[in-house]
Amino acid sequence: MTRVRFAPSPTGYLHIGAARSALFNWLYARKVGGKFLLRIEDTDLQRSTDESTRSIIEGLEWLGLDYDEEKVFQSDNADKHRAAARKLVDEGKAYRDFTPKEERGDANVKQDIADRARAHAAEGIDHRSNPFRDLAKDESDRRAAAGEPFAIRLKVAREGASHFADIVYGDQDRAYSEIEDLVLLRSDGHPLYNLSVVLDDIEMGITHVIRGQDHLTNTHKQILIYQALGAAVPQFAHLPLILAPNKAKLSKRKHGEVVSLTTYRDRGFVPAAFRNFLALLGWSPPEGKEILSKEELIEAFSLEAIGRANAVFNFHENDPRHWTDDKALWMNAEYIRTMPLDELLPMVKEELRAEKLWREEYDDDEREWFSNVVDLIRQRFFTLKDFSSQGRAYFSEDFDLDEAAVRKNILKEAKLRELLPQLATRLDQVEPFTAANAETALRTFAEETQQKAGLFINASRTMLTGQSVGPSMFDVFEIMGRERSAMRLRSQRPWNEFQV
RNA sequence: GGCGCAUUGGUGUAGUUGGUUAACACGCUGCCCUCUCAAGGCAGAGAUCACGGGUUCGAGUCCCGUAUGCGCUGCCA
Repeated sequence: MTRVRFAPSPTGYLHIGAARSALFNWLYARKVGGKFLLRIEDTDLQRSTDESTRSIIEGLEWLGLDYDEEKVFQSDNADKHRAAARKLVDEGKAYRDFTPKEERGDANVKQDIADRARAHAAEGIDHRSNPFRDLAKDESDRRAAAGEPFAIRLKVAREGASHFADIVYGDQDRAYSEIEDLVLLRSDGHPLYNLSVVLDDIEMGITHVIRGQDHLTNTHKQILIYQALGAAVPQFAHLPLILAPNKAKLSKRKHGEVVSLTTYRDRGFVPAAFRNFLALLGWSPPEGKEILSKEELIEAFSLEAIGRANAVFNFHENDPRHWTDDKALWMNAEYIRTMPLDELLPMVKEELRAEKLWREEYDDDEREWFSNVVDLIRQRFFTLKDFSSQGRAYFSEDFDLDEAAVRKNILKEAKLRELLPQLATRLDQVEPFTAANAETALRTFAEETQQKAGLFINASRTMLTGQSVGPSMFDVFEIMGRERSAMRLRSQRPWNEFQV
């Protein structure tokens, strides 16, 4: 039985890269009929928060990624991890290191490491040398018993090499000489990441580890731990990273909310659309068809079809029209205008509710009307937010008139101030009030007044919706209804609100 | 510094075991449609497949080197 897991650390929001890892794990599990498990890696107690755990779970739920079995909190297993480390010492596969802990500033760790390595190389120091590696067991036991603090390090073989075949990246080899004796347990008794993941993965019976490529080289160390523990080594599949437009690592600090999954929910993404978009980052469907439902994704998915080059997540944070990847936006628009209306309606309802535009009638007497409006206006919307912003005039009298639209379509022609109310009067007499009849009335009126129909059409659009763009005007008349249409045509707002 | 991984148009990707004009999607430009904007249809611009060497009758596809980027190198995860 295939068992995979998603193992995020709850230190902030759910990153889209992590979300994609979760997606791929989930797709693989569903594809092969295995289990998709969730483990919260909260060993870093200072940085882990319950709020973050909640947002991760919400994020998975939003994407439609259901997990099997009970979720595991890594911190619950700390005792087992400690015990395992001690056992390795007893077996001589690990040793106590009594070297005092070296404090590291969190700021430029990477730089420190590189500097240290350079210095060691210059001085000809073998970075693997450790005076405690070969300390006699009884001496080590004695010092430990005396209360001297120590860390536990894995004893890495001096000769040989580690090898594994990554499903995505292929054969991976690493000489043991490149691997330091890694710390398993901190001197304060805290188990470290590499030990914890391995132990938990063993306990959870994980058969395939699917995770970010940033763990590719760490995998050799983890395999060493599996071997020391005498456990079976799972299969590994590493995923290419998702990078920022400048090809730098996508980070919370530098890139802000675009990398947070919740942003997409809050800014009106349809879950299926974002899931679809995410699936296309690093993976491509064999048939070339890119719009794929959940079921189609599962059907088409395979680890072998995952690429090896990092993907760039293209966004322009200061451009409201392109605040996130263009393709993601397009995908969302595509879903909004083509998905079954029944599935879209509840999402629009939520959006209107949040913006206090929802009326219970839409679920009752005006259900059909509501459904028609949504179907009419969804054609040119990009996000669910558009229903309450650009679509506001359909649901409320309290909507803004776009100044540019008013100037272009109304104020430019002074005579409209007289003509629009006359047009309203014509519409009062249309029966039944359908798009076709409204059109006839408007065109007749245009002929009689010797104006172009377009003048009235565009002016009407702005009067009724506040905007210069939108659906076919006669459909708008019909959906707005006679009363509202006539009333808005008689409105003096353009002249009251803007200087002519 | 060491080690590892990657490198196909602006972005995401296809390119079977090397073999005609490098394919698709997003974006972009133009045209059609038209009451606007989208959508849709049509047409198009944009890649000497990072660069340099090889191997070969022939390389985006194989080999070597260089560059660039990313990752790891921590008593972080």
